[in-house]
Amino acid sequence: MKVYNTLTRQKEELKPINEGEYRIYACGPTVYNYIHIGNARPICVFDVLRRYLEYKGNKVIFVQNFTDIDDKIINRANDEGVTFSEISEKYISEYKTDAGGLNVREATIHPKATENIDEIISIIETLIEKGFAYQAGNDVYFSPLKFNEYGKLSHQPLDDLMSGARINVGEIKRESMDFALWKGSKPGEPYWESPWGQGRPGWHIECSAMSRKYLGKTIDIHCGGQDLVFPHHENEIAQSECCNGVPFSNYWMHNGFITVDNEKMSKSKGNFFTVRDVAKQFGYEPIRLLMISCHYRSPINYSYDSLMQCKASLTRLHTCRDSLDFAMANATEEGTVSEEILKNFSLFKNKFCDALDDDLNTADAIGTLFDLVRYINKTVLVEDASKAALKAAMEIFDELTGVLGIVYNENSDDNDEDASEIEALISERTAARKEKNWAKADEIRNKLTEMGIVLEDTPQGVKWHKA
RNA sequence: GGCGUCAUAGCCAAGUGGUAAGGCAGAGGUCUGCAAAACCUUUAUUCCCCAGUUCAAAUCUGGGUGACGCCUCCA
Repeated sequence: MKVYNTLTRQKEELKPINEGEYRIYACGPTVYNYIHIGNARPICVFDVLRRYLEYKGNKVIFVQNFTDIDDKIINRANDEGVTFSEISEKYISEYKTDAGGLNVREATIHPKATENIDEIISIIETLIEKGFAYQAGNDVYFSPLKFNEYGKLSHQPLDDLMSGARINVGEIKRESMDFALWKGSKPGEPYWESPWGQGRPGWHIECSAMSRKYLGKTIDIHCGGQDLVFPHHENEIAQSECCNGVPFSNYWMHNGFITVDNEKMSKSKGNFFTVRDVAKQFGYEPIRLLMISCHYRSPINYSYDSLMQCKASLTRLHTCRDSLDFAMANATEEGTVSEEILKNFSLFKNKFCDALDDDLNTADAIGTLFDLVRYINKTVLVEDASKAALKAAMEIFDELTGVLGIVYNENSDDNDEDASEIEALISERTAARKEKNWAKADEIRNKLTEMGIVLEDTPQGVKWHKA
């Protein structure tokens, strides 16, 4: 598999440190609000990466942190008159609801910054000892000027970075581009004890600490949104490599943005939509498909139309899968799968993998998935609907959609009372149709339509599904 | 100013040297009591513009035009 590495700016063959095992760190959300559509992109994209690596037989240790202490969390807690941890715990829980809805598997480990203060302090101590960091008042700052590889990820000349840096009010650092590793606490703020007094960790240091603690000094892949390249990831590299003396991560993968009217969706611009709100309108599944419907490094413009198109595409996929189930329930012949069908399935599978092998080309892979659907619809479901062929079709369909994490049932809480009522109405309609009482049959169908039920008359009987 | 990305049908979107995937929407047809679904046919002589390289370019080079991102908290 080849992957575009931000560090080298080219596609490289992905080779893990230990054969058959990938250690991946993904920067997770700062939990002070519901996640928005833009936040959903890396979550979905790198979930596909993880699924694919596992599908290829690798072990994946996937670590995604929660930044659960931060100015924004403290501000929000103050606004609402609650503790910072009440805010962070609430939004971690809400995050998990949304991630689950998007069919994103839980990380192997979901560490929290506040649970790793010891590790953070230990790294800061080493950085001070080695002369890369210094204490100023109750703060500790890192000096990028001491690290001659600073800027290697963002490929920015140091001079340019310096000219853009600022010193905020209350900061007492030596150079404008120095960044905080530890912030002394102001009265009333949450704090932890440290060699430099009471305070809390800076933003960048937590990822260096948690990555090292759970994955080791050098990891395989570090991923996140493009806007994290600078300064966040650049700073992580500086901290970790200065502290540990070895490369921090071999590969860096960054996803592109979600835009609205062609402008980046961000909290500061206020042009964002929360996943929760969009899911209420369209469901979670179309959001996931939208996130992987084009290459992960390209921008995606969010719009009503694009979501509706994803929803329609998904209907085609679900219809195919439902038809397989329905055909299986009505199949009588055991049969065997023809060589021809097996050969074609194998071709689809190879094409699908080729696409993902090329820097996770999910758009191309989805194209192949639809080719498979057409083939199943016209060949397996029509020409050779033996149990063996249907089973083989289900397997490959589930295999490929499973890698992408699409075509899943969001609401498996269908209640049986509804179902039995629907079945009763359908039988009534079937009886009417036998008597060629079309008026009555259509009346019942309209009633079901109002209930959100779509009927399909097939030679094997009546299929129904929710609209 | 520095660094970088992108421009493919009505819409979304692959393809990066060999003659334009796939999805949505539209049109016609098959099937059906009618629908729905499915299937078949159809919808870009052409890939922002101009030059160049080549037997061959959407793909490479140069120059335009337009859009966007990072350089400051952000996925």
